[in-house]
Amino acid sequence: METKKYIELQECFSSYLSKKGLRRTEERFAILECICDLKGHFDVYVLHRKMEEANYHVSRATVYNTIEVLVECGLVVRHQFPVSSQQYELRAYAETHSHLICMQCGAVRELKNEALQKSIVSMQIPRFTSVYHALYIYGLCQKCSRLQAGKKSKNINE
Amino acid sequence: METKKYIELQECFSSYLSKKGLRRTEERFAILECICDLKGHFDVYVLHRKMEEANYHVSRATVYNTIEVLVECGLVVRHQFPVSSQQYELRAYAETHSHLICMQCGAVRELKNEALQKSIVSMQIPRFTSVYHALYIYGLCQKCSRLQAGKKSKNINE
DNA sequence: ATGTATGCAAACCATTTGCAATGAC
DNA sequence: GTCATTGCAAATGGTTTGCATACAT
Repeated sequence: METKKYIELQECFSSYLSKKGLRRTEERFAILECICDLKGHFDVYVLHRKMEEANYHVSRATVYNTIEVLVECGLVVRHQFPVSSQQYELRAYAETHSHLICMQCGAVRELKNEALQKSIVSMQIPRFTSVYHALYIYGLCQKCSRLQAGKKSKNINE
Repeated sequence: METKKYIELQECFSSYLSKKGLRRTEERFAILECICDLKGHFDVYVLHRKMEEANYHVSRATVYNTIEVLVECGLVVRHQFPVSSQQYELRAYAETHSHLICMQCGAVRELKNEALQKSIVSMQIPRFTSVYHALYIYGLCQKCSRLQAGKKSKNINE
C-alpha cells in the first residue's frame, strides 16, 4: 500500500484511539502497518508470524486486542458472523437472502463489479444503519471446475 | 418447513448418498430432519442440543460428519470462509468488492431484495462457476443505533 | 462378510483470560 | 503516579481424531 494511504489509516486509527481514550502504543501502530503490508486476507497466525519475521515481537494476545480495536473503528473487517462457532443454514433458506470462494479447494478470489456494489450500497434498508457489506459467491474455480468435468465424464458409466 | 419440502430434501440427500456410495443411516436423516425444523441459522451445539431435547441421541462427532456431507451435497451452507480460523481484511480492500449483522450486539437479521438477488445471480463471472452466494451487510440494528445516538449526544461535551 | 459409520473420550488448536510488569498519559 | 496495555502462560471451548463397536450394504 502506498505510503500516503497508510498515513491516512494511521491518522484515522490515531484519532479513533484518542476519541475513545485508548492509548496510542507502538505495538498498535506496528500491527496496523503490518496489516497494510499484508494487503489481502489474513488471520492472526499469519499476521503474528509476519511480525516475528520482521523481528518485531508482540504477543498474540496483543494482536487479538489490537485487531479488535481496528474492527471496532472500522479499519479492519472480520469475515465471519460475530460468534465464535461456525454458522450453518439450510441452503433453501440461505438462498432467499464478492469474494469468489471455491467450494473444492478453498481458493478465495476477489471480484469487482461497480454496478452491483453501487446497487448494494444504495439499497434502502428499514430499521438498519448499514456500514459495510461483504458478498461471498461460492462455486468452483476454473481449475476445480475442469477436474470435476473430468470426473463426470468418467462417471457416466456408473 | 412443510412436509413436502422436507421430503424433497430427504430424497435429494438420499440420492446423493447412494451416488457417492455412502450409507443411508438413520442418524443422517434424523439430523437433516432436525435441521429442517430449526429453519434459520444454527451451529453444531444448537443442533445437537435440539436433538437431545427430542430424545434423539447422536454423538457430536456424527453431527459434524453429517453436516460435512450435507454441505458437500449443497443442502446446507457454511457461513464462513473455508478455513478454520477467522479471516480479516483491511476495510479499504474489502470494500472494493444479505444478512444484516449488527456490529454492536451481533444480532443477525435476514434481508430479502429480489431485484438485487437477481442481479447477483445473473452476473457473468469469468473463470468461475458460481453455485450460491451470501451477502452480509454490517451495521447497526435499530436498538443499537438508538443507543449509539444517545451516547453521541452525551459525548458532545467531551 | 465387509468395511463404513457411530459413540466416546482424548487430542488439538484458535482464542480468551488472569495476573504481574510495563509504559502512555 | 495512575491505570490501561503488554507479555506470558494457563484455561477455554469448538472441532477433530483414534479406536472399538455397530450396522448398512
